[in-house]
Amino acid sequence: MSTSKTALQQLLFELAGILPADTAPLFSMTRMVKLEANEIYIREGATTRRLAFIEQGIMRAYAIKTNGDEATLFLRWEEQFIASHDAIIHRKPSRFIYRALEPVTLLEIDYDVLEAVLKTHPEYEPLRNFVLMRMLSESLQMIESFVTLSPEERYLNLLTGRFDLVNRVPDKYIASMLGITPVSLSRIRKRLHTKGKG
Amino acid sequence: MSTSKTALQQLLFELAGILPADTAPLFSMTRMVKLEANEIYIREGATTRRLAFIEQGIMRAYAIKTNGDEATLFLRWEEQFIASHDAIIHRKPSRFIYRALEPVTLLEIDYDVLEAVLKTHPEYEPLRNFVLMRMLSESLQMIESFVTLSPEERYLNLLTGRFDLVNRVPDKYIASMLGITPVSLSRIRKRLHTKGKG
DNA sequence: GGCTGAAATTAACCTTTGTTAAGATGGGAA
DNA sequence: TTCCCATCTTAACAAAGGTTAATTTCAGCC
Repeated sequence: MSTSKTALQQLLFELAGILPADTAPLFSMTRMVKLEANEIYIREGATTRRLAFIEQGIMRAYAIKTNGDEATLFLRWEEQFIASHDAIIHRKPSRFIYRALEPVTLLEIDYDVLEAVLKTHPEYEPLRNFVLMRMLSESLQMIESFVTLSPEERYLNLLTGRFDLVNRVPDKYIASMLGITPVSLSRIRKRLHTKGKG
Repeated sequence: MSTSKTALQQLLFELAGILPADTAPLFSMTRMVKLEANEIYIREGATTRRLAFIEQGIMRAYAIKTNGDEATLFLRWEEQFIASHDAIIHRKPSRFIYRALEPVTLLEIDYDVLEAVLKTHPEYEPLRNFVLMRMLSESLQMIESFVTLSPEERYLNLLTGRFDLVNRVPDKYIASMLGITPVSLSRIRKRLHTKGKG
């Protein structure tokens, strides 16, 4: 059995007291997806409503700016969820692109199928709430960091909180997630370096 | 009957086909709250889990930075929801302060009570999903604006999309929500003014 | 080992923002 | 009306970020 299933089954047990044996109706509708490094999972304009649990690897969600540059909205990695939120929440074509940064393994479910399952199995409902709340919490934390911290502080924040992530992801994606350019991030790193030594 | 109740009953009907007559179990647990301008709704450190629908007025959620300054996370107004998210999602004391910018009328429910109601009346569950998704959507949109737009563009965005709001809220709160200082916002306004005339 | 291309760094220059402090503005209270 | 106080504006300077382009680094590949 996949690691993801075990992790999610444990979550279901903790949230709703559902035993692994009783999760078949849900997991029979899921599907393992493997992506190569750099492969696109959801492309701009896609209307598919996908929700996925990341078993292995890092996913990147980004938008194309009016000038053509990419802007990374967020990165998600092992044990986190990723969802085509434009399509799921507003039923509109995705303005964002979801792409694997490394070889990625996902446990995927179609959101429409999930809704159908939840209709007949409302006991899984706590899982949906959990996912939504976790995404909301992470989003609010990002907003908080944008209004309370300088770019340099945001980078330090990442370094202390998610050192592993910073090491696995090219700086240019980290930079755009922090709302700055790669050049500026490079200067910040230099500044911190000399500060640390002086 | 309050405007909020009517609005929420209509929402429940649209989302779940629930008739206004069948909403008593939910609305009997709600309570109207009136706040004066500048009055605090939820203070820093509070553990109360509150969810409220704004009938009238504007609420501001803000954090106190390490240097003592305030940083506005977001503003919410008529027909929107506000929630003590630290307490609700993580059961921890609120790092944020929720305060009325104008005289405010809220329709409030304790989140623990709501959970109890949802246990016995799962037919209201779509309402919780709706609220969570709407908050998530708004949050992601803010993150998007931080990574794709400059402060000037973010301000223009607000002006075109929420002109009424910008007019009702002191500039300093708008500025901090945009991640900049009031001085900088003033300069942006000046710049736009001369651009518009030139 | 040497080549290649993407990523990161550095440099130079310009624009924007932060900071601090001094005016200007304007609404509400006495 | 006048005073008061918070808000907004302006100014001057320092610090930081954006842009462009050249250079360096380095992992992957021949």
